[in-house]
Amino acid sequence: MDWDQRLHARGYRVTPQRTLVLAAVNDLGHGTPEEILARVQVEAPKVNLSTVYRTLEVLEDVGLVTHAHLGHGSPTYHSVDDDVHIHLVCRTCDGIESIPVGVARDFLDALDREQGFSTDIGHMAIHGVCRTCREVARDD
Amino acid sequence: MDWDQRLHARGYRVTPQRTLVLAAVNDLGHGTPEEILARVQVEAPKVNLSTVYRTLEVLEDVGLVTHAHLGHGSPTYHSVDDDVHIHLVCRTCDGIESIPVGVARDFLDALDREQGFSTDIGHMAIHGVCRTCREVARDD
DNA sequence: GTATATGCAAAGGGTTTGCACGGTT
DNA sequence: AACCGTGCAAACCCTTTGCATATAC
Repeated sequence: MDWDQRLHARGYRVTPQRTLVLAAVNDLGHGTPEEILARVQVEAPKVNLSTVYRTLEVLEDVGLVTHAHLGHGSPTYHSVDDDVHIHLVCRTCDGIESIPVGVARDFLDALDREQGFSTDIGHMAIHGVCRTCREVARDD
Repeated sequence: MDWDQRLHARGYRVTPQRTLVLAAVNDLGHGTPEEILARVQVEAPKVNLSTVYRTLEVLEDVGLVTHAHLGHGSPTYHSVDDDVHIHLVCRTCDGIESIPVGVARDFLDALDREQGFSTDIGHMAIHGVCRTCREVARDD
């Protein structure tokens, strides 16, 4: 089913703003509401931030985008076309690495088996210290 | 080393507010800045929210408390006396389960081995759907 | 034509900051 | 006595909301 049909199917209207926001997320791969707005405003300068928020909510509702919390700030919206990935955020340098979900497979299976919990591993970042910063710390 | 010595050792002063905030975190086990303030104000009604924020920052700096992000709202501060635990947050009912880190051991080892990443698994909650909500969903 | 979507501006929640006063060292 | 910590109020960032207008259906 095509993206505009997805909106229709749920009773939402297809508007230029929704088209542009979805295109922005797909182009960027991922971005915060502010970043998405900036992208949208290249073509349509009058679009408002509140429209971006409302639109992302709608697009998420119909399954065209998802969001993740990478740090203490704004969430990051992702195209659903991208593979789900785990975000590793370094406490020291604030760097972000994206890795495939494979490493977590056994862990997710265990949560399912032992807790009955179905995990959305892409939704929240995993915090810690990255290789580079650990090495720097060790050298001190 | 005792808690007041930890503060001194880092050049911080020991004040009634810091004493009360630390006691509140230890009493509550965990709590948001607002909840901690409420607890502190039972004994000292004039203490201000900004003092709680500044104090939690200091206490975290000297390693007397830690914080975790459980949802989209305020962070939760924890006593470091508590064992580190993983927070499972249900997307559907917003319920929170705390489980021991054991289940994640292999996963954390793999991140260390393969990515050089040292994970603080307690810092960010893991999102998904809990057993109860999955069963409800299945019955629909 | 009618209900939904939008832009704008204002309000809201949570957090941080500037400043003068007060308290710890 | 010197400096750090505090209370208070204002500022701040991000997000949501109310309302009148515009637009997709």
